[in-house]
Amino acid sequence: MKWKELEEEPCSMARTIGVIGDRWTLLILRECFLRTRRFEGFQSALGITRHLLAERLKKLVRQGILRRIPYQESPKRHEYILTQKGLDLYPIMMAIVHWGDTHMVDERGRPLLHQHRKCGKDFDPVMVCSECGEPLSAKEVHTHPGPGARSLPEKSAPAAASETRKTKTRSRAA
Amino acid sequence: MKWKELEEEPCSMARTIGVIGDRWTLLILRECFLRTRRFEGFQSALGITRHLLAERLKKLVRQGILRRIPYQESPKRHEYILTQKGLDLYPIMMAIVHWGDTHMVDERGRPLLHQHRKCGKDFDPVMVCSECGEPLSAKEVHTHPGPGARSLPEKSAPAAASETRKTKTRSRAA
DNA sequence: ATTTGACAGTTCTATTTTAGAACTGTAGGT
DNA sequence: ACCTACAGTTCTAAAATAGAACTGTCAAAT
Repeated sequence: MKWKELEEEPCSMARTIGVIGDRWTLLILRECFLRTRRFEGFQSALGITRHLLAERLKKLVRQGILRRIPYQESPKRHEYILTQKGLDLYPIMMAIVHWGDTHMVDERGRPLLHQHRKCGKDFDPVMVCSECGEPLSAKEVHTHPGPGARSLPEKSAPAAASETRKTKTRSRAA
Repeated sequence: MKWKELEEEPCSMARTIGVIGDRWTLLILRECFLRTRRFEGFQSALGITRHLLAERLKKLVRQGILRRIPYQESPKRHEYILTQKGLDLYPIMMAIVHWGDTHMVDERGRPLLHQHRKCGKDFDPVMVCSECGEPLSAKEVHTHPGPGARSLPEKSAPAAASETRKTKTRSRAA
């Protein structure tokens, strides 16, 4: 499976990964959410090679996640700002940060805190069900094919470890 | 910046990306959440090369995201199941899937639907504030240094495109 | 008794990506 | 005239990934 094929898979996750699923892209987006907008800003904050940075920015622009807008003429200079599509990545970023805060911090604690302007408090992001508002966990979710499915078998979210099963887990195209 | 350095950055996002921030790892985890547990299952579902699959599974086990447990003796066989740390990745997975559902589906609609067992309905995941319960958006969040920070400057989440600023966005170590 | 197939890897080479550094080109300041 | 800021582009070397074949155990089939 190549990068291009990923974006054509009948799976929203595969498609999304095809767009943002590499190390640098995610870090570039982190910078975007931290208000970095310019080439040099990204480069010096991340230590990414200029070559890759240029390529990733182009890709993000192509994907409609960033917009490249001029901020001065002669020499022409642009900044990269998040589109709505890009801003919609926020829950992904927050989910990633929150997992890291929970499982990857050292003794010193969290590097960053997040304050919710509306209520004024430092918070954690919580993922809830759009229908009933209850927090979600993997075990309470049942996955089933939607209209865009391509012969995907019905499966449930995993439970805790069970003993030996003879189940054959083999199905979707290679 | 190499993979190893990533995990030592004073940023929960960088650390998390160091663990799960590559194409295949994320797809392997998708399979885990879809109940795949065995080597052949992952391999045939994803089309990943066996070499990489073996390596990624080892890494996930080392990181405590999967546990490798025997399901038969002679020949010794193991399955890979999500630990609690792994199950906690669920919000990340859901956030990724939801963004894809919103921005990457074709005419046919979503490949997969998610049903919440508690309320019985197909739902979307929504990220809310742990303190006030309101849905979160990037603009309403203010980021500031926590105890584990290392000279990270204070920054806010980005607003919509503004006009030319002379701001220098240059700060964190390269 | 020998062959075949399931399973879970490992090993090899070829290709693709990424790292690292230097170079291009406009323009402002000194 | 020279230096710096900025936003890239162009190289070569190193690392990661793809693709295919190989190893080894055991059960079932012939």
